Amino acid sequence: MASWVLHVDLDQFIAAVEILRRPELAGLPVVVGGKGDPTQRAVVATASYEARAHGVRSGLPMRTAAKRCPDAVFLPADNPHYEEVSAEVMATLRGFDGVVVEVMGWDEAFVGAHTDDPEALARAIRAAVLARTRLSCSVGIGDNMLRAKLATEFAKPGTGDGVFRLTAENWDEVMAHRPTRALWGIGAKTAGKLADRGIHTVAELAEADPAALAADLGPALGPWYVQLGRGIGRATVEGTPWVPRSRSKETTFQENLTAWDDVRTEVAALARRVAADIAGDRPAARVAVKVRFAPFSTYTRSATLDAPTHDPDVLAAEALQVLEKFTSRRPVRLLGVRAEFAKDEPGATDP
DNA sequence: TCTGGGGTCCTAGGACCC
DNA sequence: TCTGGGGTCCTAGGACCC
Repeated sequence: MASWVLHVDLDQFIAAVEILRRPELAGLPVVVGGKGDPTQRAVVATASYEARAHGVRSGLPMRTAAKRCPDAVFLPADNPHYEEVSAEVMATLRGFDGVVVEVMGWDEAFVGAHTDDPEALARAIRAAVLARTRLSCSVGIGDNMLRAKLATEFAKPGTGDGVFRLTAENWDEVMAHRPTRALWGIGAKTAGKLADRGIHTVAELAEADPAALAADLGPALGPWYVQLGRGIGRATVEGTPWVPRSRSKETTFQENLTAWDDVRTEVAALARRVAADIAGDRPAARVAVKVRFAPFSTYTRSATLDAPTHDPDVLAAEALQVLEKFTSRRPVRLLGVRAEFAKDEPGATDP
């Protein structure tokens, strides 16, 4: 039997979950984000398809969303609930015999499977997820994770019919003429840099010289972009649990902080929240503090601890020490504290 | 379009050491 | 005197993703 990668992506996940709780919202423009107050500093987490028709997308400021779609229903984000529903979806995927599931976020996962009929498996997954959670999803089928992920776009409502297959066989036909930005891993900045070098389409990227791009865009990234253009990517879905590298907490203040004493108080509080978060996890080896001054310039300062620790008092004190590296006293829009875990040293196992 | 929160990985420069 | 070359760690920033 052949080896396949399926990419499962819930349709308008957060909006769909909210509509399940409030069926009267079905068919209405629904916008979820922040505390659900479009006058506050926050951005859209998810918009229903009806709201998207008015130009409301994830990442858009809530205030702008309200201007574009004044009739939308604005709801607060309820992350704990989304996590619960997501866990239900992932459990459904793991319920399929012999598959490996790699979770990519609340609303998407890769499924590795051996089958001679990946479309049948995709349809079975859609049916099982719908039956258990009443949520609809789209499934991309690929011969590796990159192609499966990209295939999902062509399976989505409005574009496709729920399942789409993208492999080496139809890669050129489907992707060659598209802009490099369509690839998973190429954002606006990189697409711009590639365009500066005369590379606009996926086909042009596939034919680019890896060594030349290495010199221009970085020794690892340059050649990797060429691989993306060729549709090449990891083919094995990893089922092993993810080991986090860091944990962080950050807050954008509705009113900028102008008193440095308040900044210190908030940083210490954030550090304690991070400490609570990692309490049952590994100790923090580094602490980083992020400051966004008004209007929007963002800086990070960090330090390696003398010894890894869980201690909230130590973490708060270290975060305040790192905060001292900032000398500007301009008004502060956002503060963040991140704890980084020690890198696992390969081969550093006990004898 | 005045721009959240939580992450990951790569890059590059300087320090430091042999 | 004006000066190597490699390796690793630390740090800051950039880019991307969900």
